[in-house]
Amino acid sequence: MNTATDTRSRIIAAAKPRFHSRSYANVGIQEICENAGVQKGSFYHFFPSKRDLVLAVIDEFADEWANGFVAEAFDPALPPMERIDYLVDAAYFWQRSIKQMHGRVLGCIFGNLTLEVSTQDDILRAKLQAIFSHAKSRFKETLEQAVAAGTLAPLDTDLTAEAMLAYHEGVILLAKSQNDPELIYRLGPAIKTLRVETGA
Amino acid sequence: MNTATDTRSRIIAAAKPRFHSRSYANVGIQEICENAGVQKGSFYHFFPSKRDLVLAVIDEFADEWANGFVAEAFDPALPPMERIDYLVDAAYFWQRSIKQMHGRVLGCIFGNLTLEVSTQDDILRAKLQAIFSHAKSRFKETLEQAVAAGTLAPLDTDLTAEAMLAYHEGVILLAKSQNDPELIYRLGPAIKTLRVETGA
DNA sequence: ATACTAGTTGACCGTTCGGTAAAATGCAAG
DNA sequence: CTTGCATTTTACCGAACGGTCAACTAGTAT
Repeated sequence: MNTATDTRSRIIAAAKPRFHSRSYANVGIQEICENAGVQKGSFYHFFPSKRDLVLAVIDEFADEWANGFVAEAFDPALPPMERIDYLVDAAYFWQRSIKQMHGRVLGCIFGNLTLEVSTQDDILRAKLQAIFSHAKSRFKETLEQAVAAGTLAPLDTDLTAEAMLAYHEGVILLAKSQNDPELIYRLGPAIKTLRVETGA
Repeated sequence: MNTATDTRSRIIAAAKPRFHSRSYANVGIQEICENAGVQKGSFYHFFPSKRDLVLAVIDEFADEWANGFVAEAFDPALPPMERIDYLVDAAYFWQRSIKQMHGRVLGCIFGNLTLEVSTQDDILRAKLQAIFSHAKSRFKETLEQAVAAGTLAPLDTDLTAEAMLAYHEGVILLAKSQNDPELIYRLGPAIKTLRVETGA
C-alpha cells in the first residue's frame, strides 16, 4: 500500500503542473504516465477516468491553498480587512514567482478549468463551484468580522463576498491575458472598494 | 469569389457556436467541416491552420459585439454611468437567453479562450489581449466623461476602467461556474462601486 | 505451501486529431 | 478554344487520443 499511494501521488504530481500550465484537453494521459514513470494500465488502476484524475488534482490544489496562502491570509489574528490585502498580495507574489520560473502567468487553476470544462462536464463544474463557494465563505466571514469590528460600514456581506471573489478571478484572468503579474499588483487592492449594499 | 466567401463564412458560422459552447481543443476541424458542408481540403484552402480559424472567429465575435450590445451601451446620448449599467444588463440578458436556448451559461468567449490557450499560443494571447484592451478603453472614455460631467468623483480612469473590465469578466466566470445567469443580475451593478484613486 | 489480492506490465482497441497532396472541377479572360 | 487560376473533392498521413485487457509479479494472510 505504501508503493500504491506512491504511484498514485506520482501521477497526481505529474498531472498538477501540466493541467495548470496548459489545459485539461491538452494534457494527455500518456504524457502524464511517462513523466510519472507509470504504465498506462497502472494509471487506470488508480483512476477510472481522466476526469477522476483532474478531480484529484483539484483537491490537491485546494488543499495546498487552504493550508498555505489562504491559511496565512485569513489568520484571525490579523485585522479583517488586512486579511484581504494579504490574500491579494499572496496571489500577486505567487503568480510573479510562477512567471519567473515558467515564463508565463498561469493564473488560477480553478478559474482556468471552470471556463474550459464547465459546459461539458457537470461533475467537474459542480466540483469547481464548490471550491468557489468555499472561497466565498472565507471572504464572507472576514467581511462579517470587519463589520462587527466597525472597520467596515455595514453591507450585504454575502453578495459583497461573491463580488470580491469575482473581482479577484477577473484580475487574474486579465493578468494571464497580458502575461503580466504586475497587473495584480496594480488592480488587486481595489477589491476593498467593492460594495453591495444591504436591502432591496 | 461569391461562392468562396460563402464557403469561408459557412465555416466560421459553424465554428462560432462550437468554440463558444465548448472549447478550442474540444472542437475538431472535421466536425466543423461536416456542419458547414465543406470538405477538409476546402477548409485548408481558406485557413492555413486551426489557429487562423479561431482568429477569424474571434474577429467575428468582436465585430458582433462592437456593432451590437456595445454600440447600444456606449451610446454617447446616455449619461456616462448609465452606459455601464446598460452593458451589465446586456451581458445578463444575453447570458440568460443563451441559457434558455442552450441549457448552459456559456460565458464570454474571449475570457474562455484566454484562460484556455493564452499559455500555449502567444499569437492568440496577443489577439485576445487586444480585444480586452479595446474594451478597457471603452470603459475609460466613459469614466472620463463621467468625471467631466461631475457624475463621478475624480479617480484613476485608466486603472478603474481595467478594474471594471476585470470585475465584469470575473462575474461572468462565476455565473458560468454556477450555470446561473442571475448571478450577473445580482453582482453586476456593483461594478460602479469599484474605484482606483489617482496618485501614488 | 497455498490462495488471494493489490499492483504492474505492455500490447492493443477503435477513433479522432491537425494537416497534406494530387487530381478534378468550374469559371473567366485572352 | 485554351490557358490559368481559384475552388473543391477525395484519399491519405503519422501521431495522439482515452480507455481496455489479459498476463504477470509480489506481498500477505491462512
